[in-house]
Amino acid sequence: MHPAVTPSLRPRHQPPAPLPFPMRSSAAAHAIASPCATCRLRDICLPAGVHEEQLSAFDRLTLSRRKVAAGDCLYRQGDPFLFLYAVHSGSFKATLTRRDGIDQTTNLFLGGDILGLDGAANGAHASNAVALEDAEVCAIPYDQLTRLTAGNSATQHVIGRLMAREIVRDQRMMLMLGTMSAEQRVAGFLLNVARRMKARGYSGTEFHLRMTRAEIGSYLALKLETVSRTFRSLQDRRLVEVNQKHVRICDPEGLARLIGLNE
Amino acid sequence: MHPAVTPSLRPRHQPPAPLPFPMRSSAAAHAIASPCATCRLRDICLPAGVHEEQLSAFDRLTLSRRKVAAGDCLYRQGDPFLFLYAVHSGSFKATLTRRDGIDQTTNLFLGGDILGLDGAANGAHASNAVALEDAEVCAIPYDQLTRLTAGNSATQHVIGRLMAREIVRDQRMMLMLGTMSAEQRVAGFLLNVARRMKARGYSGTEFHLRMTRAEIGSYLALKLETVSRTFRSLQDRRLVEVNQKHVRICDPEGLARLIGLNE
DNA sequence: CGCTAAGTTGAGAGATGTCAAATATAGTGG
DNA sequence: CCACTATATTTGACATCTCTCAACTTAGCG
Repeated sequence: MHPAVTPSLRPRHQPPAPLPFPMRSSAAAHAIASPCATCRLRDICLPAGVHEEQLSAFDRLTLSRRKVAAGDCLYRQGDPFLFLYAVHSGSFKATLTRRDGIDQTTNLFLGGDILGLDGAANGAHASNAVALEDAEVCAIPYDQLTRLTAGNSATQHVIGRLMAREIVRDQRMMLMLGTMSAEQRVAGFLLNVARRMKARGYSGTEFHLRMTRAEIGSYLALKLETVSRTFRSLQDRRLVEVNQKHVRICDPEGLARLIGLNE
Repeated sequence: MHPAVTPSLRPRHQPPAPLPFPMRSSAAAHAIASPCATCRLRDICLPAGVHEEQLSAFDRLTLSRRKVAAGDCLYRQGDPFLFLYAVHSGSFKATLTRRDGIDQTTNLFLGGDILGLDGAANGAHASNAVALEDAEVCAIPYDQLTRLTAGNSATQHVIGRLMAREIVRDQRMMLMLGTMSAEQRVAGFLLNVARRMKARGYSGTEFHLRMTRAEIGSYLALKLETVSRTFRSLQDRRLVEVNQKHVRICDPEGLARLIGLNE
C-alpha cells in the first residue's frame, strides 16, 4: 500500500533538455530506527509543535538516512517528488535554475529544516537542493507522512504548518528583496542566520558561514562584490567582525536598527 | 465538533500597536448551498485536479459567501486564521506591512485563487488581503477542510498541493525580483496576468488592470515612475498598448523573448 | 611551493530612484 | 451638467546605489 520507502537511489536521469545542471549527484541511503522522540533536533524539525507524549506517532514513519557530500545535489528541478528531507546535519541551499541557465539561491536550510515541500505542487521538485557542506538528511516518504498525520488529530496540521511556514518565509524574503537596501539585506541575513544558529544550540553571535560571497549574493540578489563591500562597511562601523567565512556579531541591536528604522 | 462556520463578522479589533492599518474592513456573509460541482471556477479553484465524479466530496463543506468592497480588507496581518477564502468574483492583492509602516504587495489573486494559506503557519494571518475591486469570496473553514480532505483519498492532497503551488509561485517571484531588470519584470507581470485571464475565460491579449502603477510597482519592487516609463517603452516598441489601466498585448512572443533570452 | 578558487578593493558606467511639475481621470457636490 | 478636488499618471532632470570590469590579495590544497 505504501510506496517503496527507500529513497530511491534515484537514477541519474538526464535533466530535461533546457535545464543544464552542472552539479553532481550523490546517493547513499540506509534505513534508520529513527526515533524522532530522541533526536536532538526534535524541537525544530518535523515534530515541532507536537506534544512530547505524542511524538511516538512518528515512530511509524519509515525514515532512512542519506549522506550528501558538499556541493552535491539532494534533488534537482524536475526530479519526481516522493520524499521530504529533514536536514540531520550540515546545511543546504535551494536554487532555482532559469531557462537561460542562470540560477538563484532561494533558500538556506540548516539542521532540522525540511526540504522539498515545493514538490507537492505537481509531483516534481521545483527547485534544486545543494549541500553546502557534507550533510545527512532523513528521507521522509511524503505519501506515508500524509496518511499518518491525516489519521491523528495531534499531528493533523503538521504538513500544513510546515508549508505555511515556508510560504511566510518566502513572503518575507520577497519583502526583503523588494524594499531593502544592500546593507539592510546583509544585516537581515546575518541576524536571521544568527537566530537560527542560536535556536539550534550554537552561539547566536559567532558562527561559520557555509556560503561563498557569490552564494550569499545570489540569495540576497546582490553581486558578490557588493556583499564583500557591505561586510567591510558593517565591520568598519563595529557592527560585525568578518574574517572570510567566520562571522561575529558585535552589535545585534545596531544591525536590527539598520533594518527596522531606515527610510 | 466543527468550529463555528460563519466567517465570523470579525470584530474590528485594533491592530497590534506597531502596525498601522489604514484600510477599512467590511464584513457581510451569508451561507450558500455552494455546490463547487457547478461553479464556473471549479477547474481553477479548490477542486482543481479532483476528478469530476469526486466533486461531491466538497458538498459537505459549509461554505459561506462574503462581499468585500473595493479597497477594503478581507483580513489583516495578525487576524486569527479560521478560513481560507476562494475568490468568487473580483480580485485581491496580498500585502505585507513592515514594522515601519511601509508595505509591499506580495501577491495578486484572481477568480478561483485561494487566499489565506499563510495563516496555517501559526494560527494568524501573516499578510493583508485587500480587494482591488468589489469582490466576493467563498469562506472555507480550514479545520473542516482539513478533516474532510484527510478522510478522502481523492482529495487527500488538495491542501498540500495548494500550499505547494503557492510556495512555487513565491519562489518564482523571488527569482524575478532577484535576477530580472525592470523591463523584464513588467513583461513577466503582463504575461502572467494575461495567462491567468485566459485560463479564466477572458481574453488573453486584452484586459483591464485593477492595480494602480504604485501597486504594480510595489508588487514588482519598482517605483511607480519606473513602471510608467517601462509601459511607455514597451508601447513604443509595439509590444503592448497601454491606456491607463487598459492593456493590450500586441506581441506576446516579443515579451517572452525579453524574459527568456536576456543576459 | 605553486595553483586555483575565494575574497577584496578601486574606478567608472548604468539602471533605477528621487524630486518636481504638468496632465489626465474619477468622483463629489452644487 | 458642471465645476472642483483628490488621485492617478506621465514626463523630465538629476542623484544614487549597485553593477561591471579589472587588478590584486588571501586562503586552501595537492
